[in-house]
Amino acid sequence: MIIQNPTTIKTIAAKLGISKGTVSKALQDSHEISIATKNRVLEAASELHYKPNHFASGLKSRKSKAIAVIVPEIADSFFSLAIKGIETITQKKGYHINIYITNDQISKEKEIFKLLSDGRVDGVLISICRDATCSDHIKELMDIGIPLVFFDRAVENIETGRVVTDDFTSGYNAARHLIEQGCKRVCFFSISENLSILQKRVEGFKQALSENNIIDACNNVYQISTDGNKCIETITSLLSDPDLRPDGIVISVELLTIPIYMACKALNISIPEDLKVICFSNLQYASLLSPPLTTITQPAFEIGEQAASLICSAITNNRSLKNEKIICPSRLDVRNSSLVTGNWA
Amino acid sequence: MIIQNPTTIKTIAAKLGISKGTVSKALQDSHEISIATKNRVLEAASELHYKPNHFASGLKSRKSKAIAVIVPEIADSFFSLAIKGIETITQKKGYHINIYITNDQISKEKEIFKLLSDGRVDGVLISICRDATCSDHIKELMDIGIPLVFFDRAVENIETGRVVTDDFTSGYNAARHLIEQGCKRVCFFSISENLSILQKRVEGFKQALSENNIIDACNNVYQISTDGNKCIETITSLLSDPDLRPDGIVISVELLTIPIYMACKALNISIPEDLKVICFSNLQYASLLSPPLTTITQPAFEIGEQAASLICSAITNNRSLKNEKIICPSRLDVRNSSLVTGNWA
DNA sequence: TTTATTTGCGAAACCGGTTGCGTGTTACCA
DNA sequence: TGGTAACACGCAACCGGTTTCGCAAATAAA
Repeated sequence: MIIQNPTTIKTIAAKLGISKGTVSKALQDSHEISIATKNRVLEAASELHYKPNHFASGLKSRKSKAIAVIVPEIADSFFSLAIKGIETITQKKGYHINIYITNDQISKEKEIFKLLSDGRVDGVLISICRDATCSDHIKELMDIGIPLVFFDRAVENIETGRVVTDDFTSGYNAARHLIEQGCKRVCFFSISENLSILQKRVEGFKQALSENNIIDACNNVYQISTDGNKCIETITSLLSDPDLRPDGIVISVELLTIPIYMACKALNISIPEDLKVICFSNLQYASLLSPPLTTITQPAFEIGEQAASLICSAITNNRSLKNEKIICPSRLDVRNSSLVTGNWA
Repeated sequence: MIIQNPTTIKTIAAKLGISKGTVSKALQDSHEISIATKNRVLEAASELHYKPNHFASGLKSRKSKAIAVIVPEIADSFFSLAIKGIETITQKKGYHINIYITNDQISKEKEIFKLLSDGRVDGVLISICRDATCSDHIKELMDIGIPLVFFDRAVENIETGRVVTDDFTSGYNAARHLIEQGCKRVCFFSISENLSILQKRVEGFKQALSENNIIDACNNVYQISTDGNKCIETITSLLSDPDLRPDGIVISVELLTIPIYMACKALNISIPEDLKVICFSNLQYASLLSPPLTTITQPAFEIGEQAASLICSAITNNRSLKNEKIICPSRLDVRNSSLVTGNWA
């Protein structure tokens, strides 16, 4: 094993008896170098397996050709698809992506931002964490000139690019669909009061309810803990209390699907006869579940692509991101979990 | 917006009236700097929001504190979980991870390796792509001194670290389970003849068959295209041909699950009565499918953790990776898709 | 007091590629 | 043939930390 690749621009210069600068310019196809010299340099470079040093070029150019992608979770069909969308674009444009996972913890999100201030990345794509109570760390990084684009989970009061879905409309459509299926007591299961996208979904949800004169005195929006045991407990108690028990649920995030299906099975509540369910989800397997799950399907891949395109053009063209808001509409995929007739295969 | 963070080591030196070198040493807590000076430097640094420049330090140290993670796919429960495992370790040890997706294309894999030769990463974790016919690009990168660890999909004849599951045993157990459930004609659905881990699963599978005197004259290992339409076609024709049609299938990879369930539904083949199915899969939703899917569950998260630990110690301790092979055993999760009685909820 | 030793810091080279400027050569035109 | 411009390349500073070396002052030992 060779310990290091020792071929530098100096090696080539020495071999050809020319100067460092000439080699550098030749490699950049500069007009001030003759074709003959360029060819000699190119040949020597390939012969010596020359690879430009990332640190040396970055030191001058202040560009890393890397983008940070910060997500709360990666073992999730929305985020993994979004990352895939991001990658297709960044790969084409010659950018590398650094992945950071916050596990929905603001403390970790802050640590990550500290790491990013050393010029390691040229831009940031982020879906913020659930308990994001403050966003100073985000502003600080933007203040030192690093462009940032939110995708899906965004901070409202930071002026920069954002790529989201039509959350209000989706929440509205979800609720309306359940009402159309005859639900009388519709609930919304959420995981955070802080995330603006969830607030908007709730607003749409409430709009649909009020349009249909469903004005339930008691609150019908529930914040469910995502901690394994607590989650099941809360759901179980909600579904088993005859006074609270809904006949339709809009689930705001995919990760609540499993506990709800499990709780229903345990409580002998059958979907959709006793309870109709619709979920914001990108699960490929939705149609194979028992019963097949009605979903609000976000265009995760496209959201990733759009966000990546935005950040790339901000970096290369110095494009301003203020007022850049891209909305990729979601799709309602009706399946058996929300239908009146329980006839599925 | 401040255009750039202009605070360098020189800024601090100028402010305090000392030299660059002294500041640098003070920041590293060098023994040759007095405590008084260190404190002054530290204070000035925090006051000026000093952040060491990644390129400058990397240029000297030749370390990027970054690791490349190369996977064929990311919207897949095994790989996303493995990445999550990797991230937990690298985050603790202060490493960044760069994600690259090959989409199972050797051409893209090669391009990625070209990009990595500029010193951008200190090490590589890779699960190779399906049609990996040659591995020269991998050897070349290792030759310039970059350590590499395979996880899950490995190249057999490259001597370096690898973290895999007990593929032979898992294949054996999967087949034996189906035989115990009364299957007479058991098939193995694979996606590649090149991947050694799949070869081993097939070997285990065949071993179980021969131990039970199931020696089928015609070949019972099928290579299924993963191209959407072709995939369904192949599966449909296999399942509808009375001479070929199996009563038990071992599915080697998760992504074949959906087409097989779909094909069965379309052909009115009921699982498990007509066909018992077991799949190598990390799907969280396996128990919610209709019918619940029996899986060989790989410890994806742990595989990621182990691979990350290995590469980190190779980088920091210069630990040799030859003969480093870690095997994380898989688990058989029996559910209704492979059971004799079809009584599921 | 003299000689060693330690302590604290500055000067400068270095990592590897980039770039502005200057210079020598050739070519072209008057 | 003299003057000018285009051409091709070398030189050296620069990016921002790191590190070696050397020196002076302070302290310790003799």
